[in-house]
Formats: sequence, structure tokens, C-alpha cells
Amino acid sequence: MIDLRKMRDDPAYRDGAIRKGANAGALDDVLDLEEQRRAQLLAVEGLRADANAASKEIGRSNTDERPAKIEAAGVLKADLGDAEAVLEEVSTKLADLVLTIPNPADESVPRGGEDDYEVIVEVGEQRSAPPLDHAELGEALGLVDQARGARTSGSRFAYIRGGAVQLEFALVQWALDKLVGYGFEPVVPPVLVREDMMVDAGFFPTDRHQVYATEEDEMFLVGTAEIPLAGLHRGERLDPAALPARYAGFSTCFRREAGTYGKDTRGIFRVHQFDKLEMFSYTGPDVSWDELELLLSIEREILDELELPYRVVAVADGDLGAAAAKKYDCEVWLPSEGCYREVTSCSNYLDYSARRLDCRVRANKGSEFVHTLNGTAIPVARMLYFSSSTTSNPTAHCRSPTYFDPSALSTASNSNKNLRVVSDVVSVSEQLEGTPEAPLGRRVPVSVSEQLEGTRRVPANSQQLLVL
RNA sequence: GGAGCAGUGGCAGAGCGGCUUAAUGCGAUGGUCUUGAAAACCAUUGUACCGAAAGGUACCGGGGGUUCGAAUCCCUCCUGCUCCGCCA
Repeated sequence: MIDLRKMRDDPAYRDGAIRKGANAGALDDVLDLEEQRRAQLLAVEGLRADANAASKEIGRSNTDERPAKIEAAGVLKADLGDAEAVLEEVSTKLADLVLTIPNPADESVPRGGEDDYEVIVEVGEQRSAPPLDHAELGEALGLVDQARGARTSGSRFAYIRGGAVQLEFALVQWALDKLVGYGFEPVVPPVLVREDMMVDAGFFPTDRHQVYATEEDEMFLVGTAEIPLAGLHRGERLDPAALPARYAGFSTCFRREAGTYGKDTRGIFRVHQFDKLEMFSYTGPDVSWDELELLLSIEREILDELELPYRVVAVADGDLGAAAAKKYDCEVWLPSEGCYREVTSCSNYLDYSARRLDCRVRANKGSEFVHTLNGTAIPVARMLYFSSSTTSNPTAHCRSPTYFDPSALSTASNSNKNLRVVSDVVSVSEQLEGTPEAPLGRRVPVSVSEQLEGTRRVPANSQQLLVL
């Protein structure tokens, strides 16, 4: 929700809203309605003061004086009722209109549409397409079972299986440890929320069509942990010493993906259900821009350590969501498509969301709205997708980051069978890269490469070693 | 799923439809006293909105209603607790 006072007084704020697509007429209507509302509020409160005084007077008077006074008070009450009705009408009109006004873009945000992003930095090598893409490999090796997923739940659902699951948990655990080191509190939030939570988090009514609803209970499945994390301090007044409050929320995310028919249908790039580790920060109003840079630096650190080639772009004003004043996208180079695709992003909402959530921080005099920010740490499905798609080695279709050092994992828990499987996943790719001491990884038997032969081109030397 | 009870300020806890701008206690803040502290005593003690200010309005879980007047009565929703049933 925008700041009406600022909208009236600060031309840059107003320009920012127009850059986000608000039309000038609507802004004028808002200011006009707000003017009307204030005038009417003054009238109503005056009448109410009179009515209160009259009632109090009745309480003080003798029984025989009362009937006349009660009648007089009844007249005041009628006037008050009329004035209140007008106020109510103006207020709802204003409230409805205000909710449609997006958060103004920050002045540093590039102008333009989807393609007018500004590239901030580019890291790593843009490799050429691998012989097999992620979907084929995942399916052939039994890591991603789309066919059975579809049979169970329909398109865009998959069973994630075997080593991919263990890689998921390893990724999440690794990233979670990192976030804890940055002062984030781990949270597993509710993923089924009430309608008012959806509204207050800013997802309803605009994105209602993207959300799964339950039939019996009027509950909604969240598309991101951002929603319940925004609810964590809803209606609260926070102690300044508690800020910044940082949360690392791990949750399953559900998205209807309405309007994306035929888009990204291969593999698990775009699915109805995936797990995600999400960062969410509440900060004081003066430090939120620093916090945005912190979130970005953490996202970059994750991509760096996963050794994924990526770039960071500042999203243009025309492509920002309604709530973001500024947003960075991190996009990983996807060899099979020959382009960058979004993997994580982070946004500063300033006080836009906090205003609707009524989340404030105590200040010297009274209180002020906090700022909220969010950023993706690990979108599991896409991380698996990219990790299995970025190798240059024709035989190593899928690689795991060197971070997941197999020896470290196996010493950490030698007896843990699950971890050992993950370490197998890693060690093969290391061996292919010529790491001399690396233990031998799991060899995928020839029968698998024969299966692959039927589906698509197979590298000449695939007989030697197909790797996960 | 069935039956019952409850929700009041930072916390605890009173509150008959009208001298409730919510008693009292604890806590917190300031002061007196003291070399310093404790104790005692005195005073202060919320938030939001409108307004230049004076002042006004709203807030006793949320929403609606009855009434000249609601923390108090009615409806509804939410939350918590107790008992019964069912399931792990």
C-alpha cells in the first residue's frame, strides 16, 4: 500500500508510481478522494463528539429530565448516521483504488520493459549445449519421473527420486547453514494460509488465479514462503533492537502457472510444486538498501560456490512486480537453451508491504513502518535443473558442485548410507575433471546409455561413462 | 465430530448498560532521600488517525447488531483451554 502523504508531497514518488504503470488520472483520483475523506472524517468526528457529550449528559441528569434529552440525542444520532454513511462510501472507494496503485520504482531502477534490464555483472563461462538436456537425463537416470508424476497429479508434476532427493537435502542443508551464519533464523512456515493473509501479503486480489484453493476450508496454498514469513510480524510493533530480523524459510511452494501452457514444459524448470529456501528480512527504514545488497551478495555467493555461470540484472521498472521498488534477478546460463534463465531474485519492498501488514518499529516518537525484503536462496527444482545442465564435458552430463566434497560428507557420517549416495554423485564429476585423489564414483551401466540411444543423440564416448 | 468455559493495557488481574478519560498490583521512566545502592515515598506511564494548535475521534480477540449511551446485552467469526468420541 502506498504512502498517500508522500504521494501528495513528493513528485519523485509520484513519478515512480507512473513508471510502474499507474496512470496519472488514477493518482489524481486517489488524492482527491483522500481529500474528501479527511473533510468528511472531520465532520463525522465533530458530530460524534456532540453525540457523546449528549449521552453523557443524559447519564448525569434526573430521571424526569431524561425523556426530552434522549429525544434530542436521537436527532444527533440520525445526523451522525448520515455523515458516517458518506464517510464509509468515500473510504471504501479510496481503499479499493489505493490497493491498485503499485509501489513506486526507485530512481535507480532502469526504465523500460522486460528486455530493458541492466546487466550488473556476468560470471563464468557460457558453455555450449550438452548432448542431452536435463529432462532427458533426469528421466533416463530415474531422478525425475515426469511420466508417473503426471499419472498421479497431472502435467507439471514429477516425482523427484533417488540421488536427486539427497542432493536436494544436501543443497538445502548447506545453504541453511550459510544463512544461519548471516543471522537468519530458520523457519518452516505454514503453507496453507487464510485469505486475509493472502491479501495482506499483497498476493490477493491480483494473483488470485495463480493460487490453489481448498474447497472445504477456504484455505490457500502458498506459492512462496514469503507469504507466511510476511505474516510472522503482522500487526506487531517491533523493538528496534530486534532489527534487522532475518528469516530463512523452507517450504514447499504451489503455483497454478495459469497462462503458461506450452511454456517450459520439459523437465522441472516450471512445475506446480517445488521446495524452496527463501530469505526474508525486516529492517529499519534507513538500512533496507544495504539489506538488499546483502541479499544479493548471498545469492551470488551461493551461485559462485555452486560454480554455476550466471549474471545479475537490475530489472526494469516495467517488469517489476507491484510490491517491489527495486529487484535484482540472478540468471544462470542454460546451455541447452543457449540463454540465461532466472534462478533467484531479491527485492526491496520498502514500506509498501509493511503498511498493509501494519508492521511497525518503535521510534523515538511513536513508531514507523518497517521495510521488508525477500530473496531466493535455493529454489530446489531449478537448482537441480541448472546443476544438471551446465557441464562442458560431453560425457559428464550432470555435475555437482565441488562444495559437496565427497570425503567431507563421508567422514561426517561414514555410516550414513544416504550421504554416501550423494558423495557418489559428486565423485564421478570430480574424477572426470581429473581430480587425482577422488574416489571412483558410481558408473551408470551401459544399459542406461542404450536407453538413451533410443531417445536422442548419444555422445560417441558415452559407453565409457555416463555420469550423474 | 459432540459438549462446556474463556479472551481486558508491557505483564498479572477487577469491572452493576451511564462520574470508566478501565480499579488495583507488578514492571518501566523521572524525582526526593543516600557517599553509592537497596528500601521507602512522590510523580509519570499506550497506540493510531484528523488538526498549525487547542482539542477531537477510535481502540477491552475480529466483524456486525440493539441502545440516547456497550468492556458490559445479542449475533457471527477467530483463538485458547477442559471433557467425550475418533484416528495416528
